[in-house]
Amino acid sequence: MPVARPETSDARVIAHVDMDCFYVQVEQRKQPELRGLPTAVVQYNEWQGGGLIAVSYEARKCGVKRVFDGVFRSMRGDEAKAACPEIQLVQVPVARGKADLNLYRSAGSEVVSILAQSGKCERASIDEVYLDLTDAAESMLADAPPESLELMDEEVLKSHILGIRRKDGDDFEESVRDWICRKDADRRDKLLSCGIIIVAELRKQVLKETEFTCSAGIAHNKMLAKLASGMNKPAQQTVVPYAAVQELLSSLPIKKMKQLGGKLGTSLQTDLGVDTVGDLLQFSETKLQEHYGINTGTWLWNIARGISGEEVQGRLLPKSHGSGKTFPGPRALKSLSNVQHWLNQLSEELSERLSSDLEQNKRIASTLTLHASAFKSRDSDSHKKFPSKSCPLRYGVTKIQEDAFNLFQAALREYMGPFGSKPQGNKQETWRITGLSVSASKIVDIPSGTSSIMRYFQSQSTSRPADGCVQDHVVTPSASEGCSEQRSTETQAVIPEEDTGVTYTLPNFETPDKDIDLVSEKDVVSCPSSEAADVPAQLESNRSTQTKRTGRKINNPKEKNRGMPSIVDIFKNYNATPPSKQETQEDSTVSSSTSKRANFSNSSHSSEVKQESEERRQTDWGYKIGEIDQSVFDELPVEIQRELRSFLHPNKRLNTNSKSKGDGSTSSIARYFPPLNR
DNA sequence: ACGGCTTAAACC
DNA sequence: TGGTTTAAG
Repeated sequence: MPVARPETSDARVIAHVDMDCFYVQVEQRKQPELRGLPTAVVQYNEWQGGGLIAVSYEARKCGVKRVFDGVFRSMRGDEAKAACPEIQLVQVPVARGKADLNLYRSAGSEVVSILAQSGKCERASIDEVYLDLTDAAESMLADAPPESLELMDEEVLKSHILGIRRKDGDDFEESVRDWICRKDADRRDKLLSCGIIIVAELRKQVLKETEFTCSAGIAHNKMLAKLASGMNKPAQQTVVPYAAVQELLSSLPIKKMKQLGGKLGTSLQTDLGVDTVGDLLQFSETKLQEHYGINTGTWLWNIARGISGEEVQGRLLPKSHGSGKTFPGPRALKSLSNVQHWLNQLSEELSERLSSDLEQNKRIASTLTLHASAFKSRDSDSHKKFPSKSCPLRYGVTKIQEDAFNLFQAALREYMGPFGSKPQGNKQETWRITGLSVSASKIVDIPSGTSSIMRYFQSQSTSRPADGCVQDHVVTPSASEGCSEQRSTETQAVIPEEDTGVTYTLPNFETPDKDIDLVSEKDVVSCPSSEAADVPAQLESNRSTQTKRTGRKINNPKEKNRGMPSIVDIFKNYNATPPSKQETQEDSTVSSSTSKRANFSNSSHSSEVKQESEERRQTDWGYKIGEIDQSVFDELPVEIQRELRSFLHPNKRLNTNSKSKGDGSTSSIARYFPPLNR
């Protein structure tokens, strides 16, 4: 799984910043009276006080923990109360019947936008960030080296430096100061010293602007920085000088290393008798490769020596969005309509997050994926995997809901096998759904200056289904009556939280004729607004009962799974085009890319910095208009067709003028762009 | 048949 | 590719 990468050139300065019990801090900021009290965040309070997902350090002192007996089990709220009667339990917000993490996501974004200022920044998780501070450290070393410092910040002096030994009589901060100011230090150590100062400053800034404390690790690579950030928590920072690496790793339990906390780490223990990272040193690179393959073998050999060339990726935004829920034990879903109800909820949340992403970050997702977990109750092979399915993503809540449900049904048929749709004589369905999730991936930036394109997608996500557009073809009338799928978001769910034994008088998918109904009469031929692929058609392509499609988009029935080309594909290509060295681009392209920069920098409400976009090359799309399938263009509103054309052929831009060059962000076309929301 | 819910990434 | 698997917070 891990991949070995050669150690990069010179000594880098890498920091890993980790928020302290983040969810708790977010809740304490919202409710300041909770500050300083033992606090935990729980979700699903109804059963045994809910499961703990974050625990404050005060509560940890009372013995409230996430892990229990070394086994992977979290404490329940009730157990936490027992261990620490004073503990304050805060519930995770709930929306649409599921946990809603948006509060924590946006709090995480606040932190990222602060940390991204000083160097290359990678959002590693909702509450963790890697920073490459090499440039900043080198600058500091050149301009204002630590040895010249008169005053040293308190936060700097509280740093932990691995491997320094304090002389007798000295206090700790004194030895830290000495180490940082050491004149005869290694260049690597001097760079780390600069890193210490920079990170201390950043952490102070984070605290000031967000009220959140964090811990940090500073080292020469990501692996060591990550290791260090966890060594002194909360609200402290730890440095790993080069000279301290060996000793640190020699006694470190192998499972503490990132990537080795799972099966690979267990295999190292049981198969090779390796308990500490130091134990790994005895194995030759080839020996490790024999056991774990070329890549993993080399990777293991390297990390045993503290070598890791993994770079900090300049990525401030998530690469995918997902919304999921589990239905454990008796709550497993038994009916199609109940599944549809939950898919509708999940799709709603996903769509909402996609809209925010579009608005705040000008990004479009292009793939929708459905995951589910299931078991079969009566059948013997009850542990077959429920397959995942994906399709091109169409913007708009109801479209996502439809597509998700269709993906589910396709997967279900595969899961159940050929007899799935007609259980002989058995009225009871044999499947149970224990988990559902929908996710959106392959997210690409919208190219600069295409404000009308953005508005197009925005309108797609808000437009209601038109009359001529068959939206509800999937469920038979009686089914939609009985199930609680909501087309109007305000309608409250009819389906109870738990799938109690209540039987719905719904035609199930096992009913043969209805089943055919489910898939035959759909299709988007009459839906002009959808420029993305006819997803359901693709999914049905392996059905024997498949009926003829009439949409002109399906040109070649033979090519069964060839997705429709869509505008997102073009964006994808644009985003993937490698930088070109040529500087021969036309002025209009240059102007468009500068306009992009202006565009993003003044989108004040966006907390994320578009770092990647800044670095994107100023070249064209590497796409000729003739290479784009004509149908892509035909699907689009004519205004967008024109705008795209002007992108692909900047020279032939009809309305190129000084004005659009100057204010940049809106193309001339966008100005008389009509409302798309019919 | 799981702590729930998310994200990332490698592999085939 | 898409789909599966592993890992982590």
